[in-house]
Amino acid sequence: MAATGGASRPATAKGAARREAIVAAAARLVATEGPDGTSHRAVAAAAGVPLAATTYYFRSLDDLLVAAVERAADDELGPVTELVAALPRRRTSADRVAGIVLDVVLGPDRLEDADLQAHYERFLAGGRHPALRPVLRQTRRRVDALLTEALDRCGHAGADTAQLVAVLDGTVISALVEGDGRARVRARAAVAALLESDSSA
Amino acid sequence: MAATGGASRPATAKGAARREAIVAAAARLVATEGPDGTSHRAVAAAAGVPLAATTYYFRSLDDLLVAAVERAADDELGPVTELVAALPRRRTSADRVAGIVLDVVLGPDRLEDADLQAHYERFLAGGRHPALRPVLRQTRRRVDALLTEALDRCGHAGADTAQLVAVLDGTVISALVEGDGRARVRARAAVAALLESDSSA
DNA sequence: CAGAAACTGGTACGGCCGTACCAATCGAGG
DNA sequence: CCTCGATTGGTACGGCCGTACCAGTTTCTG
Repeated sequence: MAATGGASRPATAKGAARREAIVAAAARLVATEGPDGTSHRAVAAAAGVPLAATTYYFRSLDDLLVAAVERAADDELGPVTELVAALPRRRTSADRVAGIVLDVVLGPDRLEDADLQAHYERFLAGGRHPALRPVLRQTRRRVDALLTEALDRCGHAGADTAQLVAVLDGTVISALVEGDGRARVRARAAVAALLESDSSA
Repeated sequence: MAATGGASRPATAKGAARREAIVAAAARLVATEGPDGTSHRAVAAAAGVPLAATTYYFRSLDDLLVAAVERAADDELGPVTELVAALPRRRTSADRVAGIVLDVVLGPDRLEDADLQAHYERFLAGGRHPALRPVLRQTRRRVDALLTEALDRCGHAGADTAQLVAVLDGTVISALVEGDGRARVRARAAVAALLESDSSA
């Protein structure tokens, strides 16, 4: 067994690469299909490895899921970090800032309702898979820090990021029920409205 | 077959009672376990009927799920309607109003994180089960109307109910990730804060 | 009192699931 | 080279799932 002590860390370069491929495929699945669609067999098929490889490198599906969510967060936060770092330091209109807030919290590429659906299923999954909670919490904090930095650069320092994120999340979830594909648009409007009412206060 | 034309309406009193029992059990399951935990077998066991009864009265699991979500909404909105109707018509402090908002939107009895988890899984389920969307939309609208009425009675007429609900939903979802059982408390604080900033504007 | 329709309940099929098992293969250290 | 641990991949088990089937029973109707 490669797994000394119970975990499953690869001991060879090839093994590491394979584990890598599995995690990457799982992260892709989590991001597109949600955690419920992320099964051993689905991951194995997506990664192009036999079923047994997924149980060889991860003690359980929960372990695999944790690695996948961790990876999905990294995959998404990398570009966002660059995006924030590239933000010019100048006062920006509420409407434009709203777009930036969406890019930071949701990622710039999550445009379709289906993508947003998977995004929020991931959060809710914390309830059924407690092992996911630490990484979800951590991700939340990283996003919050990024958002604070972004708002600071746009001349909105001191904004209540928790409230901003809450309005965004809540609006998306309501919009997903409508099912008209306008979730992101609605969320942007809601964030812009909140930003404007804040700056007028 | 009882189902003339394809649907499955009972033709006898006993049949109606049985269908009733199934819907009631399914609604209970949806409210406590979430839609994913609501299977034919789980419902049959909870209702104390054989498995086949669930497929006899409902063409598919989706049909059963729709009936269950509809029923769950009715079960919850009834008490809330009475609660709102009993609200005295007088200006009320933001903090107290926040508690009322939570009672209306979440229901007065959904106190534990697990209950809230199931509540939001129900909304997200609309994405995977499009048949649920109409009833979810309808429920959303009923809650919004109730909330408008409640706020009016408390001297907060004209409040942005959509924004209020969004902050509430978003806060609960973030809090569920924390997993410390304080979701409802946090949401109440967030709603109170928003109400206060609104009235000061 | 038939006969038909509604209902009952046990059973089964095919599918996907997580996980376990194990013989075969590979690759580096002796 | 040879050995041994790492890795591979095919297979299987038991479980839950949605759904279908059907012989038997009840209940309504003419």
